[in-house]
Amino acid sequence: MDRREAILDAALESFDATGATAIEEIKRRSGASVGSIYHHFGGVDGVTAALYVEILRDYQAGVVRSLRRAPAAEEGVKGLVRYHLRWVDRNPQRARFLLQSGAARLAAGEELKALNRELAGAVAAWVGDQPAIRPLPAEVFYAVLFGPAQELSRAWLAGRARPPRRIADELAAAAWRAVRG
Amino acid sequence: MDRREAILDAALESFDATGATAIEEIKRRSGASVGSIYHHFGGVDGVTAALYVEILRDYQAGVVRSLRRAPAAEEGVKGLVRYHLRWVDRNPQRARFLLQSGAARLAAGEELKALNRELAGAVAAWVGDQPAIRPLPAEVFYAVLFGPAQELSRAWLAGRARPPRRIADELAAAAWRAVRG
Amino acid sequence: MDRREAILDAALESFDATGATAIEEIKRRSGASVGSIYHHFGGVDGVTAALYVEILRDYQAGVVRSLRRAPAAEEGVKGLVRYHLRWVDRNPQRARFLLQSGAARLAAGEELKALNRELAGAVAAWVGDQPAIRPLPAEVFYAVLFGPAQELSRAWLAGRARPPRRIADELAAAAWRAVRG
Amino acid sequence: MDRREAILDAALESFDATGATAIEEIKRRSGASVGSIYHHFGGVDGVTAALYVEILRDYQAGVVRSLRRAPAAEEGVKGLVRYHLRWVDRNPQRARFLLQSGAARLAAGEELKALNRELAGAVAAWVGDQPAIRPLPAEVFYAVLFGPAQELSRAWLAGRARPPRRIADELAAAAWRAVRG
DNA sequence: GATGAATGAGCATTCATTCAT
DNA sequence: CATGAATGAATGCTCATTCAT
Repeated sequence: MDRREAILDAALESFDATGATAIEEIKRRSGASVGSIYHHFGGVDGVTAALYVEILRDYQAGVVRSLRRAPAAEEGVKGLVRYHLRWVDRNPQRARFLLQSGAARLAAGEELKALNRELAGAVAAWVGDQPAIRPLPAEVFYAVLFGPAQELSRAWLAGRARPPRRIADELAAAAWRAVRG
Repeated sequence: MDRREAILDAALESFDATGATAIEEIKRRSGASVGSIYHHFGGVDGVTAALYVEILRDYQAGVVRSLRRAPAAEEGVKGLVRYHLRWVDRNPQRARFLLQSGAARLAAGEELKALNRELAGAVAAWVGDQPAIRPLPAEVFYAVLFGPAQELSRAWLAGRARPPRRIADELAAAAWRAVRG
Repeated sequence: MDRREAILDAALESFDATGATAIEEIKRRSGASVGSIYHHFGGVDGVTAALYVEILRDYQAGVVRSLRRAPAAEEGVKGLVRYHLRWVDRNPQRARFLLQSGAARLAAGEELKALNRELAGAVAAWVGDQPAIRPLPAEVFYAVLFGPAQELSRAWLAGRARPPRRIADELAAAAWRAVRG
Repeated sequence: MDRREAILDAALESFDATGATAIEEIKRRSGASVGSIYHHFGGVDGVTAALYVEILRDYQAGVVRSLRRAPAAEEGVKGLVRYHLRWVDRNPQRARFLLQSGAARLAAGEELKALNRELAGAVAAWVGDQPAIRPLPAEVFYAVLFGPAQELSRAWLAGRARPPRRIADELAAAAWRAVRG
């Protein structure tokens, strides 16, 4: 296995198991030496930043794919909610990292902004073509669309709710009610 | 000012300024000695737990007040969303602590569960009396009601969105659309 | 023995023995814990800065005493050179630290400047009263007076010359020849 | 530019900018790979030793030239002081390295001793031909001659004095007063 | 001659906690 | 109730060096 990849995997596992990404733990789990970690990532922050970006990129790619597949408004909106919940359901470790590692988000910095800008553009373009969707400020649209799913994802990941896939239909329907014209 | 209160204030300010609640920082900001902090709270976790509970209690009291004031479904739902956003808007430091301090939430433990159970009961009782509200699984109802406001609160607290009060009406209306029968 | 003093002594010994002041070494030699060192000095730089200031203060106090004892120009100038060499001869560890620890000098910062200003004032006042001394820019006066002794001190401390006390008379006489009117 | 030379330049710049010669820094500034640096110099100590010797050789060559040009005692002595100050003034980075890099001096080892022996011989031969110069122990002669200039050079290089060229005449005159018969 | 991945000892620093006064 | 000295485990980081390609 590639060293870089092994280090990122180790960081994710470490975060999932201990809630933190101590270098000692990454070292132990990846088999890499301290120096090697620094060689590739420049430090612990570099590791978490790279991991954050990698995961976010994977998640966002699915959002874009989901939009491409859905020409109609209702199906598009419901599809986005379902994709979100399915992704969380299938990638609980990754989702937990994305939602709970504030430090990694911070470390991701500029690259994170760029990714978000790109996604925002793609979504805005799609929404612009859907007259059936109520015109809402972008931030409100996002919040109404993903907010409930996000809250439930957090609750599930923290062990406080049923698996998100069980309620995907309910949430998809509610999201559609909230944003349709 | 009371010593206990001074220590809690110092912990909140410390968290807001540095993202952490190191005892040295609490000491510096409160003027209390290390020993004194231990005397009153038994340790750092004790401080953050007490702070978490105090803040949550304050927030939840407002939710209950909001429900008491609102006999009608639509006004009740919209009122809850508005109260949430107003509270965050007026208590950004407290809100940030509640949303971002995972360690404190953990430390709050049993007391936190009790508070949440109590609130859940109050809300459930109120919803049970409102036939105009669509029957939804409790967790879905919460998520749809508060999820969007919560996401926007997070975004604002992280400096990524407009003040929540500006969009309170939009979100209140969307929440009502999502949960009405 | 006082902890603070023990730590400073350990730092000096460590520097003398290894050319550095690693915290591990200070710990070992002083018997203090890491935390204790930080409690008292805030870090390794704090230790070296405090040590530098303490030593410099001791050296400078002797310079001032030497001036007070010498009303006449020739005796005063020669006395300064002799005092310098005697101090180095009797405090080789301290002298080495003063001359070789660039990091400590840096860390001493403002306090160092204040000390030097004070001494400069005392010397300037004394020189101002001595018409037998050739009027020279202050920096040139210092350099001519102490420079040779300093170079020989460095050489001796590095093991490259005879003990400075052996040549004190020669250097004192040369200094007087260089600065008399 | 030659690789070897590029590495030495990078080491000097690195020392001047950061006070140290970390291999990573040398790599960055020279464009050479770690392996290449090892190939040419055998290690970091090899780089600094080579740099030290190169610089010292350059400085000493000027001293010898200065002596060859000066048959008379007074002119010779004053010329040496002036050359020293001029060289420092024109080569501040090199001078700083020579005066402040204790590690490099150590690494230079035997080669350094040989160079110093050679220069000492040349100077001794010249002084032996000058009856106008007071007979002094060699170390005292050196100290009196170069000590003041050296102290001022250190002060200037550390930002604590005027450029040495401004006071060259004063120091040259003082040196002559101190060593003439 | 050149490259860069990998290593691991060494080092400074943070931090919660204990306890004698 | 209050103080602050003392502890030591945990953690991130720097750096010279080795070596396969």
